[in-house]
Amino acid sequence: MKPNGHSRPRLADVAKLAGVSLGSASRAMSHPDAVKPKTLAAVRAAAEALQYIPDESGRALASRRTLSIGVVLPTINNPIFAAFVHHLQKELAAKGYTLFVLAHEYDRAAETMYIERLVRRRADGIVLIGSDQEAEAQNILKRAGIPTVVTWSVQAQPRATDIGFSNLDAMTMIVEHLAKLGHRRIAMLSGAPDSNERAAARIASLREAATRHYMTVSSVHHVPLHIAGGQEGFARWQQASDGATALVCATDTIAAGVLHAAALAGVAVPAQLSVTGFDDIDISAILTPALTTVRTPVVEMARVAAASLLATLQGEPMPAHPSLPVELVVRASTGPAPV
Amino acid sequence: MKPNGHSRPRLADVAKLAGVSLGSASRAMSHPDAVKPKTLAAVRAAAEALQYIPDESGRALASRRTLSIGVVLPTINNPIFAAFVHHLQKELAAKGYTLFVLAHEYDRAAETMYIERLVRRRADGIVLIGSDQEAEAQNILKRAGIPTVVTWSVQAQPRATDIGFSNLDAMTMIVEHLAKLGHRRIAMLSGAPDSNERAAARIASLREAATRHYMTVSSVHHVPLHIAGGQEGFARWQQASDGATALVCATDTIAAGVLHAAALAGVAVPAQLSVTGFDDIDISAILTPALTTVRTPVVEMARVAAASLLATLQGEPMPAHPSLPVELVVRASTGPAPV
DNA sequence: TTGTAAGCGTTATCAG
DNA sequence: CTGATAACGCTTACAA
Repeated sequence: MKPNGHSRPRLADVAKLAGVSLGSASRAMSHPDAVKPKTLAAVRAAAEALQYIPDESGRALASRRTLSIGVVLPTINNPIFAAFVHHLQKELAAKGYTLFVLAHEYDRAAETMYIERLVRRRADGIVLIGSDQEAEAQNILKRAGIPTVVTWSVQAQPRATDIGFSNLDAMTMIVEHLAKLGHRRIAMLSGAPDSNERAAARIASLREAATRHYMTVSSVHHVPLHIAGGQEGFARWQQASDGATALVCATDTIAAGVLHAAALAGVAVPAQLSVTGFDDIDISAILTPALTTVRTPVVEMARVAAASLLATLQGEPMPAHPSLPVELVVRASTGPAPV
Repeated sequence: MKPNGHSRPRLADVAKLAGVSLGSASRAMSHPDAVKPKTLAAVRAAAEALQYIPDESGRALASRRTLSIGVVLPTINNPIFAAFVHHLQKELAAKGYTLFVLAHEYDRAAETMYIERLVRRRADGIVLIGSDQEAEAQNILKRAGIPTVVTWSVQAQPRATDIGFSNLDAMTMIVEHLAKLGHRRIAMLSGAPDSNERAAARIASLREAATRHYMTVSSVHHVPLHIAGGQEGFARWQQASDGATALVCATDTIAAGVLHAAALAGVAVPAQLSVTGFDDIDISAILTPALTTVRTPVVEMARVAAASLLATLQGEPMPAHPSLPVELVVRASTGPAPV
């Protein structure tokens, strides 16, 4: 039936049926305005007749563009990253790119492996979360020369092209808010700083902001970044009995767990304890009590990352990215410090 | 510097340095035990020396395998699908496959376009959510002959290879639970059934289960499948004043919104109104009150989908998939019907 | 504007 | 087990 065996029709088949050369058929498909209208019509008709679907592997090899972009992130099982992927995919898909999603679950070696995988796949662009990849990953990336953009940048001196926001600004907002409410001793629940740049930055930022406002950070507990981690963290903090009147959480997921654990333990929030989050994910507004948190610019980071990557693929240099704004969202989980 | 201009080293360069033919180099890389140890060592050393990273586009074209699998889903901005992608990615990545994620946001035309995109990219396998794709999509898939697996299947007579669970079983559990608590009139909040097979199945299932238990479904409201949709739905239901004593929600995200809206409206749950969800996402256990829901087998669907797809790629026929079990999770959002 | 032909980087076939 | 050589399906100079 098909001009060749029974595999799906190739461009050569289309060309033959249209009565033009392979080259013209290719041009008709990819550069419609580089051929005569008549040729274009013939090729299109033939393609339609054969229900031709181009094979991107051939195209990718010949043109050296895969039309795919990869994102390597910690985990998609955290609403903030899911939201990021959501928006990233949306932006990229609109421009014809397909998104590879690779989650390393906070395993550095896996992250390196995934980055290498994207290089092998010849992804046109790569989106990274943070800049604390292994040296080997950095080398691979440099040698491959694939346009790469770092998001959630936390560096004090980030490369101008990195995309991020100021964790210090965010923590300062939280600290000032708590200070106004009369809190003097605060404790923190965060992710493990050694395997997570962002956790480290948030701890350091809280410390710095607290110092500036003459507040004491009575204890810092490292917990997994999910609801259960928050529950666990609350228990650990309680045992510490460090006299803190507010619990600053490095992510909303942790805070959500804390709120639940506090309720179970009979600790009234915010009457006896104020709790703050970080990210402002969807559920934060409907927790009980609603969570005071700082909104992180996820949507903007996704948009900017996509836009800059695409611009780079058009030959433009990677633009510099100013730090994106964060915003304090005051809700019901914070209140005056108990006396 | 590099044997060829300055693009990255190719396998030919490795072969030359190792003093073997291109063919042997290829075999050494892909079928290590098909070459003499000495050859293998020479090639590996050369590859190492050149920091050779294979190019998958070439491999894909020649071997007709891309080592990539695509998942086309409604949206990743719903925790249940995010969890699905999470597990799917995990399973596939472990076997060397990379996952393309395409979200159509409940747009059928977009879904078809994405499916075609995966065919063009020559994905080795495709994972679909539901079986209500456009006819064109089905054709494309059939002609392409790419192993495809349907998850979240809701058909009464599903293809044996489809993966899913019984919405009727789930709704029956909910109805029986509510019946025992004395409820007789229940209302439902669900997604729009015309653009969403699962929403339709859940509505029909609730109706059937209710009928069997001599219960009345007093009203059904269609809302977007997220928290805000639930809030909106609660308001609409209140206006209907249909006398229902329980609100059955088609997803936990909707139920979460309802719980919040009810609290704001001063409606006590479960004293004045019982609320049920569907899925058992992470947050459901920590909502106030904790949500009674039915646990949907997301992890299992992801595992089975991955396993079956991979098996098929090994040449085995796609296995039949028995319906996966659901489980009622009783928490605090349901209680005796008010008198 | 078109056809011809040479790649793109790998695998696969087939003698040796 | 190895080496030559022909694909794989498409793009892209280059000439006409």
